[in-house]
Amino acid sequence: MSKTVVNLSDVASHAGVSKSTVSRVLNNKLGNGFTVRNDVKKRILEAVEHLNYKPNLLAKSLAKQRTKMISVLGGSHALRDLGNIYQCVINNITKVFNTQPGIDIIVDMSHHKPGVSHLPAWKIDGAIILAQVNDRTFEELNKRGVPCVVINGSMPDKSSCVKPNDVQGMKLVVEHLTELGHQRIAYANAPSTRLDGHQSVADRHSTYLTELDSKGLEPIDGHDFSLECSEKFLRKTVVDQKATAVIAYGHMNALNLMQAAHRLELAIPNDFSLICFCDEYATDVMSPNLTFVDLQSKKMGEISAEIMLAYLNNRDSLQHKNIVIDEKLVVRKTTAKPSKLQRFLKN
Amino acid sequence: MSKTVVNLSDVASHAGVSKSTVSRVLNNKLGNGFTVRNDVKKRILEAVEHLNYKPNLLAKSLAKQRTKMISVLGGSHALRDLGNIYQCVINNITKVFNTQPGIDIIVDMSHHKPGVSHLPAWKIDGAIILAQVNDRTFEELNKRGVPCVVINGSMPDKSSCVKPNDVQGMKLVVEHLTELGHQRIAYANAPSTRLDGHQSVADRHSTYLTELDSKGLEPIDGHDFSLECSEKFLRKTVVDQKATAVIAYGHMNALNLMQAAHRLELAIPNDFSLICFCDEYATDVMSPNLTFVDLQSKKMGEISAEIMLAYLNNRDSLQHKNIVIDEKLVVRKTTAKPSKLQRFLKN
DNA sequence: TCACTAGGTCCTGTCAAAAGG
DNA sequence: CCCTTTTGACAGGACCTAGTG
Repeated sequence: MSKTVVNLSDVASHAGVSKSTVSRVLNNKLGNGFTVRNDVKKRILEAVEHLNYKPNLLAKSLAKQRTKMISVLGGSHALRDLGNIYQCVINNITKVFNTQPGIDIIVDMSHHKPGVSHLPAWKIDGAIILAQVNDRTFEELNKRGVPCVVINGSMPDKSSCVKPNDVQGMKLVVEHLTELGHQRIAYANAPSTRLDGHQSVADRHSTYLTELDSKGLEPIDGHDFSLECSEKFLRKTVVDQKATAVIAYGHMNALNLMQAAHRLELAIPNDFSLICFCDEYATDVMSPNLTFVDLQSKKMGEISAEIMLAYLNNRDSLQHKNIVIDEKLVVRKTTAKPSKLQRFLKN
Repeated sequence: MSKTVVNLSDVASHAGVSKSTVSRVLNNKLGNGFTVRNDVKKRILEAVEHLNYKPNLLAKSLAKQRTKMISVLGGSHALRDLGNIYQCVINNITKVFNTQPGIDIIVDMSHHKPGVSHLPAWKIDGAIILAQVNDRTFEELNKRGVPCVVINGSMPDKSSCVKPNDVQGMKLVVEHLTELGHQRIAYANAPSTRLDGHQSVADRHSTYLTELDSKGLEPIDGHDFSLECSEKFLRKTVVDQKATAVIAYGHMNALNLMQAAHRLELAIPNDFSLICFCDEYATDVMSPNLTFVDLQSKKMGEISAEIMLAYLNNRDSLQHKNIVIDEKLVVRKTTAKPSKLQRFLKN
């Protein structure tokens, strides 16, 4: 096992200089008072190449008291659902950090138990939180003074927050449907397996109600239950209550509704229009015809990463930002004017 | 931020003993040749409590030459596809490691560039590879002597491997369909965006051919192209060539085929039977009626984690295991006997 | 043998100081 | 004594082997 790992002094002796010189060259500390002759520099770099030297990050962190490690917390619950937006968020976080050499980004996947801190045993220089972590973990982050960015969650006085504007998104949806002529609009709420108390759930639901109300429309019964059986839901809303449009909380709901519709021999958008909240990638892969509201997960990832970079670059001025990203309507083929049949049936 | 971090010698001087004594007491190294008087032990524990001492894990790992960090590599490509089996695999890996306190498991999400090692800069005690990593990274792992487990990929002489038995799985599929009476069986291959050269792609395809051949059946044209347009595929196989059953590479294919079928007004399983390879969770969430072959991703995750634990516990005997897990047929509602109409049309 | 401790080890970063011209 | 280039010693925190009274 423990074959000798190449370390700084190996490189130094191989290049015929001292450890400190190697260290200074590798860390680009030249310029402010320090200089190296070109041939020495070249010799050192060759030795590094030849021995395949990789600095030991443990020792480095121990010495510098900084790790340049960013931990993404909450992966185990945020990535549990199939094809949810966090996957796209993480991809774009890493994309940004990949332009910044030397910063490592790790995703924590531990199953969070209530009342136990789930920070890595390591010192981390920053944390990006997907939706939420338990109280104990968040408390510990603050005690350690780790700068945080919360994505799609809320902790404004202790961290920066980046989240989608679900209120505005739902307004877009209702606007779109009413412009098409829909008056009986149902809402398929999140299934109960969703994160409890997630703000998106509350925002979308309450805005559904207020927007309908502001247009003088009645909500369709069924909006305030979590969606468990899509077939039952469609029978209740579209068949019994003559809803002509259904708004789905997320794309998994939409997908299940589409399949249930086929079983019930309801055609989309002929018998009812369907629209949901999700990101572009998900619809492209799973159901390219779906009309949806883009939650801008790409942008959320990018912006969070940039805020974190700002934190890292000047650690003293930890000014928290609270960013709300407008959502975007993407019209495809599952929404249309209510058909004559529907309009006829309704009367 | 607090300048003074409490360290071992703070505790030592506060308790009036040496650092080593504190260390041994805290690490429970008593017993084999080492003892402490009870009152000293008590004083030390009180000092720890009083100063709120937390051992610095960086220093600890540096000294012990072990980090207790397991890295899951390949997350960026393996988790890219929606709802593929790796998500379930990772969940079950972490589930196993959570029973072992002190082990951290992190998922690498960096975007892999060819020819560049993508190992984290810090030392890791083990690596679990999802499907594959680039050659350079794997080479580096071996050079560093990091024990590896490859999931759903192949590297038998340099690591342990855990993979599903795709040959046996495809045999189950063909057996199931022929028993139902199908004779014209099409195969919807993986889309080109899939990992190139993935063994599952080759295994499923070649077994499709050999199994049909052994039963005296002809393959249906279209099996050897990657699936790009589901509608075109169904028109070619089911409509033109009168296939009565379609085997899909994965559940995303199956999902797209189902939607295309609805657009073409083909009913499942009346007009054709549909079956795919995937895991249970995916079908439950996305399409609960689908007949499928369970790739046992849960088992794959658990077994990989257990092999890794064995590696960690006795580091010297790194004996590589090669585990192939039998797949399981789960019959639901998308496969049935070919309908009379189909049988009539065929003649 | 008991009860404990000194000092080296892991590896890198930094700074005062020295060498060479 | 100055300037450029390089170095040695130590910090950082915990672990562990060898050793003391």
